[in-house]
Amino acid sequence: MYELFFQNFNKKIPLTREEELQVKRYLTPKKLRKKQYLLQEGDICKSIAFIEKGALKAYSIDESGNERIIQFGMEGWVISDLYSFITGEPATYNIDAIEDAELVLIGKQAHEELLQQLPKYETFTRLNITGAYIAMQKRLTSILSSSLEERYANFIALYPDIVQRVPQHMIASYMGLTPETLSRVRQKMTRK
Amino acid sequence: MYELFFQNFNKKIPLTREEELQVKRYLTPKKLRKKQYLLQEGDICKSIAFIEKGALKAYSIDESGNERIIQFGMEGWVISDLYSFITGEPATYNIDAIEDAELVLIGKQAHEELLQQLPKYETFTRLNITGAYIAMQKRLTSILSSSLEERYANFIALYPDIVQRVPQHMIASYMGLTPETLSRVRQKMTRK
DNA sequence: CTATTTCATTGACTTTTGTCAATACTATTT
DNA sequence: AAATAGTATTGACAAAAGTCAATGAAATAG
Repeated sequence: MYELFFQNFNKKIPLTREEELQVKRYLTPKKLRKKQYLLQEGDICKSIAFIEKGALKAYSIDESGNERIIQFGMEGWVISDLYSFITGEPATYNIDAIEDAELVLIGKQAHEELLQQLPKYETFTRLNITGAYIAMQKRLTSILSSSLEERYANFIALYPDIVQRVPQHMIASYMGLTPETLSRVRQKMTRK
Repeated sequence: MYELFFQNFNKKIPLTREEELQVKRYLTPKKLRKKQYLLQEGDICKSIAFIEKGALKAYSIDESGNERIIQFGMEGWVISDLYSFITGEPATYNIDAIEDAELVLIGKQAHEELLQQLPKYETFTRLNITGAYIAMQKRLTSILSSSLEERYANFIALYPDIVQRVPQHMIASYMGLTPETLSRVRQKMTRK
């Protein structure tokens, strides 16, 4: 249990056996079935979820009732409504499972105590958020300056596993497109 | 000198006088005139810049040669090509001054030593990047799910100072629009 | 195994946004 | 003061993306 979590942690910052046990005391496992919610808009986000297995999505609902996927989460990724988690304000995103999933939860209090007690945990957190920031900035840059073909090709190159495991209309939503438009982009690309 | 920098730092994490002096030794002041580069695409980004005064923009150039503004930086903000700074790879962004600016630079080595030496600096860094992440996520959500009118109204509400100080075509670029389209969005809004 | 929901594609049409060109106004430079 | 560069707006038209509807295929549930 928590194999992938500690594998990731140790890859960034090696922990002693004792430190692992110390961290482990703050973790809670959670399983989700496909389509189950981890978080619903309006609720307070009380934990950060590390994904051991499965796939999730974080999304908001626009005025026409369409899902707008803000983030996918696959094995080894972290998913959360960080805004709600940090501020204690109601969540603006929904998070649910695209596939049956196994999660490792870190509650808010656990998170704060770990930050206090274990400098390596703060470093781990800092590195994670920095990586997430850089990735999101690349995504934003690509939205602002690339053609749809380039963006989709880029998505495939970056996340081949997501392309395999997730329906295309969700990728369209992640890209800010309708499913029809993504279908046409693909058609155009395969004709080349 | 460095007033705003330490004001911000202390607001997040109070420093003792000694700690302030310790941090100060790692800082370098820098002035930029309007239109001067802080960083050019292809160079290695060797420092993070805290803005004491003035306005800057970080942008990439798309295939048609247009600026795509990925970030504005005003007083109290931090600006950098974090990807290049962290990895040591060539920068993908240009950063230049929209107005004459006064900066506080933290070089890469200074950054790393401070992280080692002063836990409060790591916490400061973590809080900064977390805030930047949340802000960028909101921007992305707004791009994915809101109309242009809503996005522009939101921008005005969030950054009234930028609207005052920066030409509209730059705001258009930041929003991923042509200047003409933003002009028409504004026209539509004022007619209401 | 069958029925049903989900998914991807395609076509016809509409709406949105971009492109190009012209104009006018402002700020800056010489 | 005149010349220049930068800025915002508007119009006519083109291109891109969305909408709606129909179809068929694949996945899932009963």
